[in-house]
Amino acid sequence: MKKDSAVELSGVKEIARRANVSIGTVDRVIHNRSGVSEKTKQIIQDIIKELDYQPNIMARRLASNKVLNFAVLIPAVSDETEFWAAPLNGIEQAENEIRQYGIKVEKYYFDLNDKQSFVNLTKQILKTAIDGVLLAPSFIDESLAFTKQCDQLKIPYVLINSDLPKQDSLCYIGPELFHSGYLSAHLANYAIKDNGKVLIINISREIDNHHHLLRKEEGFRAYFDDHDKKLTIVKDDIRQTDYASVASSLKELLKAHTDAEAIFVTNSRVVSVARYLQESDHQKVLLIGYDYLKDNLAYLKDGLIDFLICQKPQEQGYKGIMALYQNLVLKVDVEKNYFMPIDIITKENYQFYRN
Amino acid sequence: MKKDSAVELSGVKEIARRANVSIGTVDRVIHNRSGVSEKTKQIIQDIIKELDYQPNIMARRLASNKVLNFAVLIPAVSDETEFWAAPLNGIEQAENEIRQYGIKVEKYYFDLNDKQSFVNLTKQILKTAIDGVLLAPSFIDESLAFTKQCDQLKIPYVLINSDLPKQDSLCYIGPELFHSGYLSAHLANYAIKDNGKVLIINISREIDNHHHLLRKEEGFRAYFDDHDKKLTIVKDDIRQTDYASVASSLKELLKAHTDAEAIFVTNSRVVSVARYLQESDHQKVLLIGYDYLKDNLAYLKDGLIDFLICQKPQEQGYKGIMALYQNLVLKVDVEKNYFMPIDIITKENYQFYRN
DNA sequence: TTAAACCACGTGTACGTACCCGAAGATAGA
DNA sequence: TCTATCTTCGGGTACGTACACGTGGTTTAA
Repeated sequence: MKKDSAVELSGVKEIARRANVSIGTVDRVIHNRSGVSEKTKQIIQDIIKELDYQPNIMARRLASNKVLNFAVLIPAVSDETEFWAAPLNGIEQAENEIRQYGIKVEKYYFDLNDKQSFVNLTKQILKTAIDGVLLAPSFIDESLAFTKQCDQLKIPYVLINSDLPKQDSLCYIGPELFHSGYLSAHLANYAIKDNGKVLIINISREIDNHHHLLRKEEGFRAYFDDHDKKLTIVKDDIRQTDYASVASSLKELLKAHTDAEAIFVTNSRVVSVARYLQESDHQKVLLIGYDYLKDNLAYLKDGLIDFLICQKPQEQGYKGIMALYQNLVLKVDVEKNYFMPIDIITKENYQFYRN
Repeated sequence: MKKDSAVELSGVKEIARRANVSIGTVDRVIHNRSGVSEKTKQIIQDIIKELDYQPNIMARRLASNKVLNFAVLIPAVSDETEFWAAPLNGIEQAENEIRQYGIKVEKYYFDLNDKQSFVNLTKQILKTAIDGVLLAPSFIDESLAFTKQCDQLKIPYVLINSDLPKQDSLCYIGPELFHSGYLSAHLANYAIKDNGKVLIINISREIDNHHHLLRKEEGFRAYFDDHDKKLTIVKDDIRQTDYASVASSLKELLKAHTDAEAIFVTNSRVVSVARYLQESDHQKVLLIGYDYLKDNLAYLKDGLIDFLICQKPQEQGYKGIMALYQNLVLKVDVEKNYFMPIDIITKENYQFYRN
């Protein structure tokens, strides 16, 4: 029952004692509710500042029996969008950690092939009472419409994986694409002789987030420009993403460019290139691609893929939820732009990597 | 006052209701204190299992007014040991996060040049009442003596940065050295022609943790063995770490090996090598070293250092404290060995790196 | 002058758990 | 049979905060 008197006690009770008021009044000031005279309000606020009062979060969440509802709107995971399994994983991890604090996370998955599914889900979300949103804005215009409504309803939202320019989001968490391409070029450069040749391969359907791939390509090219490297860059777009189609495209491409020393694949479909190289028994080329996925790792291990660039997709989901939590529960400011590190994964370090 | 009846209520109260006992009795079972008959104990335990009861951590910490004391014993930060600023930073970050939960962290800094300072601090720590220890076991025998006493007192301890073999620690958090050397070799290899030459440089005083550097060197050499690479590896130990001494050693070394294509420096003192290369206007060599430190980054930016290997020192501190917290407060099992990822930092990605 | 309205503030209960005290009931010894 | 002791359990208070309600005092209107 006794508290060590040496313990510096803060808390509303101490504030109330010093201000000669009841804790009720202090409470009113803290939540600036009405019903307190300017004078006592000032006194209390001064004391709060002096004591540097930090409310006890646990007691607060215990007492206020409120539940905060977060909505998550991200692409569904499929064979074609395996990437999104990782952010989802991170989201669920965060969910488990903060469930204790009265946070509920409702997840909505849209079809990356179906804009309408996205729109429908945004409508559905807005019908429910939510306190925060985590959004992967794959469809730009539709996302803008959604975030606009969130702004009106004063619902904070966090964007992950791709940004929406000039939006009033709480923050953006995701990759900085240009530099990942730029870095890839640096790595590729070790294999490219002067006047050598490098291939850039985009393997994606129209629907995919094309802007992403373009930025990476820009970064890749910029490196060689900046370093006055003389070389030939050949770029190919492959629009059919099934393996058979990719293989036949590659066959032609590689026949035309037998002298290519390095290949840069702008996304995780580097796996198809690796597979083709292996099956066709192609001579060794430096191969760089994206993402820490199981299939990719297999080829990394085999030495067909030299470098995988990865930007912690799982942590993107984790940080996204945590940003909402920190803002809404802890009332802390969060970084406006949280760019994920650009990690280089090789045969030698992949086993220690954490998504 | 009313709870939504749809809310599934768990909690001791519900358990007590179902078991037809008071919450006091349930409480006794949960903390398996004495004073409960076998019969009711069984009943209550069954109900706990059935409901998958998870105690409310907030209420728990609120009610039990206990304070947990953690002791941290790490090297003091100095010009020579700038590295330790990062773990310390992570420790303080963790401290801030869990202060709310009644955790107090007391930090003790020993002098890496002075074994006795380490021993004295261990004695001092053992005099106070502590619940957990975070330890950087720089001095092996002295650390073993200390951990032995911790074992006897049933105080869990976490080791960071270097491991102590076969100790009953809660966990080890730190680098896996061999593979970081192995990875470095892979990177170096891009610059080394067949029958080429590479230099390994250890710059460290006797007192430094020599074992660390050795493991890295082993990994580095192993790569070339595994890949049947024909090359010459020249190794040099520089025992005087002031710049003037290093410079004069390097001068001789590089004069004798003008054909070296790559240099691998086994720790953060790569900065001295970079500086020497710059000042002596040496031809470009691939230079690989360790740690995300300000001086190193400057040379990375200038292109004198090509790769820095880094193993998230800040996160080591953070995770170390958190491991104690998770074990002692949340009563969760923690990974026995948490090896940090082996990160590759270049001119292109350093700005996005998070320690 | 008195009731109604309003302002400023105090009080009490609740959140879910920990822990202490004491009350029944059972058991044992005389 | 009566008391002493032990076992088993219920009840109460506390942790720090949120919030509903109540209370005393002042101002306003009839």
